Amino acid sequence: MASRDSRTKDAFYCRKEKSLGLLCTNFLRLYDREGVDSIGLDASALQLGVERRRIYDIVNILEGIGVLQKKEKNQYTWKGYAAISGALEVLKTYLLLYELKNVHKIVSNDKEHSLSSDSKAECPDKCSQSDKSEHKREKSLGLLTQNFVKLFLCSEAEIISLDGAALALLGDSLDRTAMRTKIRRLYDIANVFSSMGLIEKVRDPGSGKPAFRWTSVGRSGNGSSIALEDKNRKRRAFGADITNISVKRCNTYNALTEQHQKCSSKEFVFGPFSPNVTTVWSHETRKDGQIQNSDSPLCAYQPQYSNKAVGDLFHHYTEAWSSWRGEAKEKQQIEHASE
DNA sequence: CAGTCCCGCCAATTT
DNA sequence: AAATTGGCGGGACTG
Repeated sequence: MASRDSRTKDAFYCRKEKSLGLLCTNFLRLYDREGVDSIGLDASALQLGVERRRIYDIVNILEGIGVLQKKEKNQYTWKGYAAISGALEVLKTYLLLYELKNVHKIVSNDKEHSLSSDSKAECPDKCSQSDKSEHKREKSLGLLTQNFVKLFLCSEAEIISLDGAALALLGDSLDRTAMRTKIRRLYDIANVFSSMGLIEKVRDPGSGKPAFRWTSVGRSGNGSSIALEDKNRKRRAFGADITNISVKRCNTYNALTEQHQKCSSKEFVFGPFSPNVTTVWSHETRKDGQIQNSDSPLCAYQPQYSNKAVGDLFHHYTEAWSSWRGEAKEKQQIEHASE
């Protein structure tokens, strides 16, 4: 490329300007507008003046949140911020379903091990071909992104440190190297999430160490208007009421189906049945019952997953959820008082 | 020094 | 074989 130099670390080098977060902001700003539908990676890299590699980072993370969806080689479809709530619902749904699964295992006194753990020294030669692609998916930034979000969805701790997240997402691997790598990735994700205003860096009251908190962007009372730089761009519709969730299936989240989802860790354990469900954005959204547009904003083309059993199961959990919520609320208030 | 996290090598996948 | 994707982690940058 005869483009600008890139490694001449002149005196005018500013690391901040090269951050993934800023890149993400620019990326979003570039596409969050009327008429945008398709996104070409080449064009993006060119527009933003960055290496293609970086675009992959952005794109993979955003896809995990539903903002984008891969259409074909080199091409993504812009779904917008509005798709986030839908994606989160899906994630939440899976979380619920898998919690149950784990409950069974736990009840039946099963050792059961972590979620999405990697476990490299596993099956020496037992890895079937089909598991190969799955294995890769396991390490993907996209999946990590979703699991990271899940941590916020299910953990009682509203404050999560990357170390804690890495620990939780890593199973019991005490592998320093793996840990470091995982944390590097989490930083990437945290940066784009921060730039989108989804999370916010805070100080852990106790340890004083840095951590992140899922912001109550959107509804939820007085939203901390951290949102996007250009605030009232598009109106994000967080505040999906669980009662509205319809169990649907989407390829994007298929991988989750294959994994044991359980959020266990030393720091923020959350028993499958413990009332630790924090409700960041889910709550009686009756305030402005505009919430959902009749149908799913996500995977509209996907076939319905009409499984009665799942439906019932889900209904059951929906109630349990709201029940827990009450308790969780109390807890929160107590904590709130100490601020 | 402890957090951060940019950068790009190069392996895995797709075309 | 060529082009895409995208793990991964060395080590530079911050505060």
